[in-house]
Amino acid sequence: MSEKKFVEEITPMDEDFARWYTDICKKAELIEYTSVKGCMVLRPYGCSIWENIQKLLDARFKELGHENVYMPLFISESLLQKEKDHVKGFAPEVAWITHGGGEKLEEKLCVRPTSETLFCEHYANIIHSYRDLPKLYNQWVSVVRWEKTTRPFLRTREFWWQEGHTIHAAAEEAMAETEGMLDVYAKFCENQLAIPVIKGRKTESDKFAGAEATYAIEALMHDGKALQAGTSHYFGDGFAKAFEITYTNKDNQKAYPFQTSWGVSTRLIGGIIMTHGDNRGLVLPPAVAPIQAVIIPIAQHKAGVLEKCAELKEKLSAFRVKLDDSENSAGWKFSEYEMKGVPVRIELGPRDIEAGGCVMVTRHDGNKETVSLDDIENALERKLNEVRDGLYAKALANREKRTYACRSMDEISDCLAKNGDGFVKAMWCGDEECENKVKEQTGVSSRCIPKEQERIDDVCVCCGKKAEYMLYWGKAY
RNA sequence: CGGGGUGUUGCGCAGUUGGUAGCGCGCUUGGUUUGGGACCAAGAGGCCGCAGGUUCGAAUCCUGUCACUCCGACCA
Repeated sequence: MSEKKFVEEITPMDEDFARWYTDICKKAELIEYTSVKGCMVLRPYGCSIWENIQKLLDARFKELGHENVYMPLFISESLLQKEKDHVKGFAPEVAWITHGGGEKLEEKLCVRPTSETLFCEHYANIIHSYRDLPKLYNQWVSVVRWEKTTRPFLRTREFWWQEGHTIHAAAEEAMAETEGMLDVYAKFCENQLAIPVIKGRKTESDKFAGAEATYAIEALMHDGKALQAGTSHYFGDGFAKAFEITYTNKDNQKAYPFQTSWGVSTRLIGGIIMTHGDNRGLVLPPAVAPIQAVIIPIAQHKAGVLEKCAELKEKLSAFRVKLDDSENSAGWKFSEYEMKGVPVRIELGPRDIEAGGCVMVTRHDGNKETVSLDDIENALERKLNEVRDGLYAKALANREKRTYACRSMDEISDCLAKNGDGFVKAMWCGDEECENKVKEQTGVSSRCIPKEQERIDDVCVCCGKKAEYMLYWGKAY
């Protein structure tokens, strides 16, 4: 009984992981392609996952004092160019508007690839006194980056995200914001999405264009490749100086404020797919699943079955529950909702009604349990928690199995060749040249300098000089 | 951006030496079914990715172009 038998449309993941991934995106009705490269339609099921992510994060941001705003879609060329590192980083992948209403524009406009410049322009206008600080802003929008290679969710030319932009009087306060928001992301990934992440700082060569420091959370996918799941940047007062954002401090002196920005995107959905999915399809963490439990009537035309199912649905109104009373066979429905990753399936037929119970099946492990209808709410709550914990444990086990500590370049290459892709923990001297050499010779690039450091060795894995940091390395999406 | 592969009905595909398009699934209608993708019957659905060209005639040959996909390079 191979799994393939159940869902013939999905390529098995060990046969071709990339194809498995796109199969899931299409078959689970998350997205559809359009006639413009790299631009996808987020279909209702995929959109609903994103909305659930938004709801949870937005509430958390607001608890922490952030306010939402909307910045424009366009940035004038001169504004984009004000901070030189920033423009250097983004110019190559920017889409330009050259015409409007059939006439050539005097100054071309870029479609925002990120909105630091827009926030800076605005902050310069509204911040005058230390009393105006801090400003804790966020926006939920889409941005455009003209990528050459595109993949649904992981790298699209237009993608949806949130970008938080904050501005503070004190450097320490801005740094605390940067680290605090990274923590918000990490907890969200682990607790709600059941994706274990590594928190760390990016190396100099890998940090955000214009940032003083970039922090990121890195997750390991089922195939052993790393996915950057969220970032948080500390800008110091660099942007403030470039954009002339100044205020008068308590001592009646002109001062430059300190800034941060942080974001997560629809890429998180790609992370969910590649962390939890299996050969039967998608597996969704309950916190963001559009349907947390699906009720499937058995022999639904027999007297009383549909009525009992509707009653059950009513009883479970605290959860996102769907009753599928379509004419498809029960077996078809089982496969359909497995493919769509619904965490819990509830079967209810004449036999169950007679016994006063129903059958609950958890998607991630296929476990079946007969549950009394009297206690159904608690049972579902318990099951959903089980799914979250089970998913997290499975993902963590995969990451641990695929994390290797290495002391030499040869050991890295051998280890990856023998065990497959994964995270490599290795020491580094801090020199960019060594970072590049490791990538050239072993194929893994630096992912981050983890907050929790370990001493694998005393010397750099590349040059043999004194080691400064332990780095996580990996092949990245 | 370089190299390989693919575009034919909603999906998966076939289509020979150029002669005007077919199969399976799905869809619609009616009936029987329903504890792991049910069955019977009758239907509907296609400018063959797009634009040129060759030809009496092009899904098929030629040129260009767009999209998807894989491998690199680039990149949050």
